[in-house]
Amino acid sequence: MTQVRLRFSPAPTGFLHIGSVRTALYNWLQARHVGGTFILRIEDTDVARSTQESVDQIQQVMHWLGLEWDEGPYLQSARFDAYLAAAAKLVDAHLAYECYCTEAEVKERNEQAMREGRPPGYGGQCRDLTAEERAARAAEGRPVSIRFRTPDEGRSTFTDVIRGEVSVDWSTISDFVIVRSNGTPVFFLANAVDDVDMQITHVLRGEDLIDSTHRVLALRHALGHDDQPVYAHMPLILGPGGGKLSKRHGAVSVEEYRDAGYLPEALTNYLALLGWGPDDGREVLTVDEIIAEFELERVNTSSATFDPKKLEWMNGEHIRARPLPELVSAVLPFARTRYGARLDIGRFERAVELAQVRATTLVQIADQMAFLFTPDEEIEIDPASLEKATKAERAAEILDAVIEFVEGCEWTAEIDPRHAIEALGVKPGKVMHILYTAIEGRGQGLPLFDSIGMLGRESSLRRLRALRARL
RNA sequence: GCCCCGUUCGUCUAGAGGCCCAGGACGCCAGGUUCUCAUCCUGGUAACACGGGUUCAAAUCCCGUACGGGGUGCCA
Repeated sequence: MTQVRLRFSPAPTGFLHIGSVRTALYNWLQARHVGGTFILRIEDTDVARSTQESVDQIQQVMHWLGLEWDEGPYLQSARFDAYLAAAAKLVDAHLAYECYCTEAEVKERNEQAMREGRPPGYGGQCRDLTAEERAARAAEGRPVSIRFRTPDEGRSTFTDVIRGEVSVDWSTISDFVIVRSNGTPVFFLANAVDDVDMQITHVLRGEDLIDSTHRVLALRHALGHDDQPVYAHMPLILGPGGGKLSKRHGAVSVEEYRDAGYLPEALTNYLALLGWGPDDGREVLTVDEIIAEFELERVNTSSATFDPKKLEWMNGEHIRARPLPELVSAVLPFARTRYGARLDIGRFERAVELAQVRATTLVQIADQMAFLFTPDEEIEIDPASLEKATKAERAAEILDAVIEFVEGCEWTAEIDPRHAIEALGVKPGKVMHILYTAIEGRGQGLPLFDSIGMLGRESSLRRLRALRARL
């Protein structure tokens, strides 16, 4: 039995899109599920658009998500010789040819064809040039690219694990460029050569590449390799409302989710469920559970709409599932940037514990504890909460009673002032928002009794009196 | 335009001819628990795109139409 080898092969031309991450994830899952090898291959054949920054970013994001690779990163830009040698071999065998048409000419012809209602595509102008004709064009100073000659008839067919048999008429696929006039190889060529050289056994990628597979396979065949890797084209991820997932739907890069307080395991869990699910219907899963249950054959055929709401819910589930110490370390960076030197670790850990059951993002957790690290005189009271508190019936009376209680009570971790309120004949539940406003600056937040306990008697009294003074 | 792929609640999905007048989850709505908010619990809402076949029987198979997505690049 041959070793299973998969690769994730992004083009480093920008941030890593959510859709690309899902592709990386599925490749990684399949590799881990069967004990295969996961390879990272950077497809930077388009030198003009590729950036080192993007190469670095891809790796950072994959580390953060836990998608560790076993080989690579291999850079295609370091293997141009291999691709160009393959191209030369194809030209020698008359399976590819030198093309002297300029980009502008090709573009113009395509537009012309569209206007006349004919299908666009390269017309084969340079297919059968004689040596003299080639020399003449070269003498004119025309640029030279290399085109692969596709069959004029017949059908191209391959089997897709997810979709079954996929086929297309060769007549609809015109000759395509495999080496640009600037001498750099194109995706189809590099992809075909590398998948052979790196002994890739399974190709998992987005449905948008389904048509290109015919071309890659034809190249592979022309280069003398009739064996094929297993292909699986996964459904695309759409934005809310259909169409491409884009900025206006919220974040589309992993960094944005990381910075918004999402846990990597929540993101991978949610993304794994977009197009796949275990057969028992469970949804909140650990990575190990997903690896154990992942089946390529169970991947869906239809595209899925990205739902930020469900992701947020799932993030909350994973926040609750994390052991407290691990949640604490995840929230810490967010708290540091917010509270800096004022951060008190003891209070911080307790606050995270109190917030764990009620938050859906790490940012929420960090924000909810703001009142603990803000000096009494700098507490900003939320306007809406203040208005509600000041308009509440008997607010002054209630605050006076609570102040008196806090002044004299025995101090413990949880200070419960409800008796003082009940003594006035008032139901505590209805007026607690007044106390939350005084202590935390908002009508709701971390549990009040613990909050007062953490703040201490003096600080709590200053805050209660400050609000009393504003009534 | 042409080619490819797809189509079950608003969204993610279960469903591989009878178990389905379609199940779960998110969201939403209504109750309950609770010191607030949230969590949590209970209940409710809501779908087989359409039209033809095949079959004793179709969400499930076939054909067509509509709709959606992708491709048609010297991007990947």
